[in-house]
Amino acid sequence: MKTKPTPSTPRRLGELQLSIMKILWDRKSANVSDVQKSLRPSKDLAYTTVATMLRKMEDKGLVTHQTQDRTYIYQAAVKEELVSKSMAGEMLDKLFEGNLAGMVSHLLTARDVSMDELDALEKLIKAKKKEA
Amino acid sequence: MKTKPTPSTPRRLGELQLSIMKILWDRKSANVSDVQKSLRPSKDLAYTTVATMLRKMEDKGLVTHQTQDRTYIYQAAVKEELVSKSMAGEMLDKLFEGNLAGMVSHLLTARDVSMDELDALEKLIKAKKKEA
DNA sequence: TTGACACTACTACCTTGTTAGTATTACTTA
DNA sequence: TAAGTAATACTAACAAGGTAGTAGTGTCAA
Repeated sequence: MKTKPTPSTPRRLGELQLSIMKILWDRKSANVSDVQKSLRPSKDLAYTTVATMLRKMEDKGLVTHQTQDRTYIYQAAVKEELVSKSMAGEMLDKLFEGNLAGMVSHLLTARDVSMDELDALEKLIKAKKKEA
Repeated sequence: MKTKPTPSTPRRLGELQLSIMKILWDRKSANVSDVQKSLRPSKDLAYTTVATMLRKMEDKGLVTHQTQDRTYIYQAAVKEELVSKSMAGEMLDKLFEGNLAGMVSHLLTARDVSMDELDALEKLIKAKKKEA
């Protein structure tokens, strides 16, 4: 018996699963071929691999499908915000004990950040402060 | 034959592995009992579970050990900065296409952030801008 | 010296993510 | 109508993380 899909908590997705979700978030809906093509050239996966992954993801409630001309049309079943938030938040908690500034500090020293991005960040902070 | 430990890229650590690394980063060195005790009460794992995990982590080059009185004394073999940076950076890339501001924006709306933290963040940004 | 204890070694098992082959079904076209 | 094609279903296998039991070995105290 298949346990009903759990739409609630998107536990950690694997790399491929995340890639697939991104594709579905982008294009609203896609069949297996679409997903497979979008996945290239980073990954050159067999058609059946993609199909299997999608079926497994449907079991977990990450995606749903409708049938059209006996082709499965898949769509994301969880919102991008939800996944991003929960994954990023989990990382923040687990890696930096919830210390956002600590995490940003790490990232600022670890990589090049454009002045534009710094500006954007600054604006964000200011807006948040005002709102508080 | 056991493939030589790869000290280089700390691929994604699991939850338990990260917890253990944190303990080792904190206390420089620890035997299995120390780690097991530090893990509680969040996790109440069997002694052998912790020992097994440590051995697996040594195989991967995450930790090393010395023998003292026939007890293994474990130490972290990768620096915290390295792991934090690579994990956080990977998340940033995979989840937000490297858009730091986007990620921070998500996190700011997703959770409560104290004024202190906002101040700290602001200072960080300012410092980074100056430095550029 | 013998028994309790502490510690490591080995092994096994489960879950989840990935990867993909084979089988089946159904539609299309020559 | 028969062959080819496209799509899904089923099954299998591997890696890694996690969990833990059992066996072996050495130490120390009574």
